[in-house]
Amino acid sequence: MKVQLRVNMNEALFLRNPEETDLGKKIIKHSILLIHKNGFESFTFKKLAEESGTTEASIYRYFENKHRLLIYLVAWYWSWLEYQISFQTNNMADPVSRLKKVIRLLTTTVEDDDTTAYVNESLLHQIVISEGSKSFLTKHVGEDNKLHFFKPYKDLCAVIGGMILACDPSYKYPKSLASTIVEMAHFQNFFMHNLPSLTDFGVKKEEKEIVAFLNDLVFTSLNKG
Amino acid sequence: MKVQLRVNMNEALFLRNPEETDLGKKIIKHSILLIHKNGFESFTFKKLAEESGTTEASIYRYFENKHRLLIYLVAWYWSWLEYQISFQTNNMADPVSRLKKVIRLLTTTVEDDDTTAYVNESLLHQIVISEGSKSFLTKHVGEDNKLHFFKPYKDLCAVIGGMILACDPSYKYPKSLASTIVEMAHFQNFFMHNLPSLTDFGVKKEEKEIVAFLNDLVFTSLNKG
DNA sequence: TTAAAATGATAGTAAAGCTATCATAAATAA
DNA sequence: TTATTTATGATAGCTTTACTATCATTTTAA
Repeated sequence: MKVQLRVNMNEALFLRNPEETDLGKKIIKHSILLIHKNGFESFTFKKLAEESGTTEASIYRYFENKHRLLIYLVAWYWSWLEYQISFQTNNMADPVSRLKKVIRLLTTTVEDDDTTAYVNESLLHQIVISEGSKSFLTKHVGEDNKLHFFKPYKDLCAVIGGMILACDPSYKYPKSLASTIVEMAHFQNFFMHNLPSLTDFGVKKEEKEIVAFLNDLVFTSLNKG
Repeated sequence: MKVQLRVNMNEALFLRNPEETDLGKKIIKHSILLIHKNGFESFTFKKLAEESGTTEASIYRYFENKHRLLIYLVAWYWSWLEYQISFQTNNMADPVSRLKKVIRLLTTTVEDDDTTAYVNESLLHQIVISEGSKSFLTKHVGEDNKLHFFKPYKDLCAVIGGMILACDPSYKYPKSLASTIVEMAHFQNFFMHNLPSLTDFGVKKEEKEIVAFLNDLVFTSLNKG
């Protein structure tokens, strides 16, 4: 059985839906390759046009600017990950195992998902680690938020917050703990690889150490170690 | 008694030391005002020159580019904060009270410090919250790290890591917990004001709620609630 | 008081970040 | 099938950003 997974994106994020045309899919595909390779700062629509075999003008027909494209990619990732989480924790009865599974899914390297042909989830995961925060750390975060650009991220955190309460209904900070888990899953990864003295994982540099740290952090808070 | 505080900065961060000239101090002062007002993305040396009453060329004599200036400001802030912490926790015998004090200093609004004439610490604190991560979330983080640009941040985290161990010598993740505290002190603040559904502080929006969350997070982990 | 250093004034260049126009190709509706 | 809308390509151009260079002038230090 071959299924094709399609992520429903906020229409305000694009001018023309990139999922509906060959060119649009090429733009998404090569934007991931290019941002992963050179970073978001040196990423331009001109370079993307060359890589995608099209013109700058054509890219502007899909996305207003490169920041919107970044938000699109990050939002796509969070939507996809929420789906992965719901799929992989489906029917898990024990809330503690379920939350542990989520921490593992958030923290460990993502394999490329063949059900989404033009998105390399593994590279996108690394982009979200290094560039994801830039999608909201702007002066226009308020307006972007009004347009619901961060809904996938907020939905995911809400789901995790619910799982936290399922483990400990009396816990007072489920939302903040959820956003802490998500942010730290990524920041500790970035630090481990780039500023290792900020972590306790500098020697082995293994993701499962981050998982152990987050498990310890979360489940001592929830009194369910 | 009037003391003047001077932060010793890494010489590789600038071409000419801004602390040694009137123009240099003006550049620092107005860069803080301008980045605070319009954000780092729309901040340019041309605008900064106009605000500082000088020319673009003169600014380039102090800083190679605007990213270096951002790193300078952020590094200055962490150095200054580490000094504040050492000053304000000096002679505190109890490691738990000391760590709690540090969490409060990290999290709550900073008052402008008159011993540093041309730096508005309160505005700089807000810049570090919204723009600080951009100083290291780049493709050249490795080279910048080799030049020790992030030493003040790492030193501060190391100090906090030591305080964590003083509370609980058997705790396994002092460095990661330290960087988690520092990052979350800022991210939860940013979320509270801009994406409040990611926190549990959206109603009252008070910094002391973040302090309470971090205290809970840290001291349940350290078994010293 | 003279030389060195810092700043100002001005110019210029390459690239980034767009917008506009028109021709052509492909899809679709009449 | 033909007409027509729609998508893309090709090209041009404009403003701003991010620098670099030069030379005159002012300030400072020996």
